[in-house]
Amino acid sequence: MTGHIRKYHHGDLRAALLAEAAVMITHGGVASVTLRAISQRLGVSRAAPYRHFPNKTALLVAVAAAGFQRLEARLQSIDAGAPRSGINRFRRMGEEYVRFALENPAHYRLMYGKEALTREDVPELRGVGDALLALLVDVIRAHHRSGGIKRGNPEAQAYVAWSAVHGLASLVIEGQINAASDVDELIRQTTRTLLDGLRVRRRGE
Amino acid sequence: MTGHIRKYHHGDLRAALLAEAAVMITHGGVASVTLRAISQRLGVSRAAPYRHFPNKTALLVAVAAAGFQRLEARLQSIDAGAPRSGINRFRRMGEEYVRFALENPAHYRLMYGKEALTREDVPELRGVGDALLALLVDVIRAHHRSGGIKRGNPEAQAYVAWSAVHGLASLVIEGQINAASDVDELIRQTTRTLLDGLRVRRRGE
DNA sequence: ACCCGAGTGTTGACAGCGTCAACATGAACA
DNA sequence: TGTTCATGTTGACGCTGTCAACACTCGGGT
Repeated sequence: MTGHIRKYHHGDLRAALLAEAAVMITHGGVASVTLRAISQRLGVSRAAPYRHFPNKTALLVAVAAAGFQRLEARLQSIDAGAPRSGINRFRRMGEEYVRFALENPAHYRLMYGKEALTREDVPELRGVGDALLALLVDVIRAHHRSGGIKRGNPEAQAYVAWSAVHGLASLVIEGQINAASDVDELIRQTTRTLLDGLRVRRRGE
Repeated sequence: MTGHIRKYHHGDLRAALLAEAAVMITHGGVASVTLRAISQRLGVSRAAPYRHFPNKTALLVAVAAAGFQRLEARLQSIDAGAPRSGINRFRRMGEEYVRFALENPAHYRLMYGKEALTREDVPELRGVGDALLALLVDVIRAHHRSGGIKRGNPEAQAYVAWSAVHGLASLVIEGQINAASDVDELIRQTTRTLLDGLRVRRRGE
């Protein structure tokens, strides 16, 4: 557990703070995360975190950024796992995206809900999803070449795809979707509809 | 302004609290809303709100619910305004949905971000979007009959559509979408892709 | 006309929070 | 060995949501 790249008084408090915050978010939601509570759980005083983060927001931002990296890594492994096997590669990425969100609801909420609890503008998070976007754009470009997706601005198409999966994940997490629904089927239907829309030739306007 | 259906000491504090909370959310975000600040602005003491709401969360939930009603009314007027004019009716609803969100970003965030700041489960909000869903389902059913949308479970299709517009609105509001993007074009492209996906016949899979 | 009770608003107090300044400690390095 | 800087601690502050106790006021029953 203690990776102690460097030894401090504590060991590696910065990493421990990030890990403990993530644990608390998972168990009790973002609102349960308190600098004082984290500190107590780690056996340090309440002001210790201020040696590693300028304020609570910065800590949460770092946790959110780590979440984006985990998500990106997961999608990338999917992308690698289904090698060039056609349009399903894209589709499985979408499904995996939603699955990640549903497995880590509180963490996912933090990743996208920053401003709800900070009031300040957080430029560090601006563009934290850029790597995700780049990954999407790459895959879309590949499907342009293979003919699986109609030609068009790949960035715009990436945003449309991202919106579809993020919207579904968000609605489910926030409890807006009827609990009786078959969520797995909903995920499949969402990606299917998205792909049909991206593949079809635009007619009329 | 003072609709004084009933006269209290204050006039109609409950309504005033809801209105003032909405104003503060618009100007400073949800985090700027403080019971003490609201009370001071209304010229009452800090504990006065407790005669009308059991706690702060209940007040915010009421504000969020009001937002859902405004949104629903707006979509309904769109629906009425473009009478039976084919698939564009559905599409304009989607565009109007996103526009509402972007015009009221802080309020929209509250509507969907409740849990981020309450920690408690809020059953009152569970299903506050049901009217919205019902509206969507109605429109989709109409387009089943007119042939604009392929047959299928209308509720599932409604969720897919809701996901698309909510996802886009959410990404834009949270700053995840490149500021250089043409948001209006993105909105059009999202609804277009969605409609193409809902209209096309599923092939394979 | 009176009173009284319920509805409404106020005051004082408390614990919990994020944050800061001042101080303590200990490890690395000269 | 001694000094310096990174790290951790303590005390304090103001802000928050919330509650109990108290105060007003208005409408209805006598």
